[in-house]
Amino acid sequence: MGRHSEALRRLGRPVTRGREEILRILEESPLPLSSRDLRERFPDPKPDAATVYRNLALLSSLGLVRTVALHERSRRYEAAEGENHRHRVVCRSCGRIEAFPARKCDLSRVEEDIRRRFGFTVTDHSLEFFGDCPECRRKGNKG
Amino acid sequence: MGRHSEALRRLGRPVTRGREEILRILEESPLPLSSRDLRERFPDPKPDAATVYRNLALLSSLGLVRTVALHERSRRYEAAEGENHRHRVVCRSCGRIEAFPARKCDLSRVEEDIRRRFGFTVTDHSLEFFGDCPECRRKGNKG
DNA sequence: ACACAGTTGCAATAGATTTGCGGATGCAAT
DNA sequence: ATTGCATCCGCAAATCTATTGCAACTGTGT
Ligand SMILES: [Mn+2]
Ligand SMILES: [Mn+2]
Ligand SMILES: [Zn+2]
Ligand SMILES: [Zn+2]
Repeated sequence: MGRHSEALRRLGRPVTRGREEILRILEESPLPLSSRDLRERFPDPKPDAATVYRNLALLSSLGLVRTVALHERSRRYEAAEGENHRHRVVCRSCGRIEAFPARKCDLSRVEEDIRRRFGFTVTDHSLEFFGDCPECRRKGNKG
Repeated sequence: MGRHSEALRRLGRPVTRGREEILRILEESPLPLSSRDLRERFPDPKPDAATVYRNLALLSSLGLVRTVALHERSRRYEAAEGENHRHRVVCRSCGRIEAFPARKCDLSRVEEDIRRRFGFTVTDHSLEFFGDCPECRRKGNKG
């Protein structure tokens, strides 16, 4: 019924509560979420962790979800709705994350270099900035 | 006696075989290595995994080693020797990694935007490209 | 309602990283 | 070279994140 069910059906996959919720929750979140974060935001009854992982894997393979690799222990996930390409900033002290849409993100020159030098066809990229957020900086750069 | 011992001593940390070897191995590797990779390249007797992790943590905190977050299960590490800023390309099918020095990597405009919008002081960034390597592309894009 | 494929919870398992602890080692001061 | 203290190391146990096997359950088309 929602856009999500549509997408799943179109891709020939059964629509289940877990999948719809994952897509809804990720879409509402301004930040990429870990599997645990995600599960916590489920309305009760919460699905098993294994189910969350399996669904994240499925949705990723269908291109509806993207994984985000920050320098953390666990992976994060975000909705891959169309053209919401983002870059991120992470605070090295407290882990605070900000994300911002990357308009006119032009790395086509670099991608062309890559094609020539390595023969790789680039389909995607991720760009993260690391530094110190204002709060941590004020507190003496060692949160 | 090597440059490595110097760096450690200067930072007031005991010089041990494990630390020197880690720095040497990482410096000789064209690719960032996982903790396991690293340990395998140690001459015998190989240190305990815990020791490798502890030393990587220490060397990171001293700024001599950087962690690299690709979309893998484990973290990778690279030598942070001065001006060897690199970008990377990863094959989504087979995991092959290429790294290349990023000359004239000018993201200062973006970093300035970040300072204005979020107040973050950016000290570093990481940029990775994902796609398909020539071999995997030839084999039908599904390694 | 029926049949089948695909999904889920649960428990077991794997793999990466961290931690406690007692015995070794690095290093600076005798 | 010896001593003393801080730090490090190996080893085993503990944590965490993520994956897998299996039997019961659900989604979807007929
Ligand atoms: Mn971009
Ligand atoms: Mn760069
Ligand atoms: Zn912060
Ligand atoms: Zn490949």
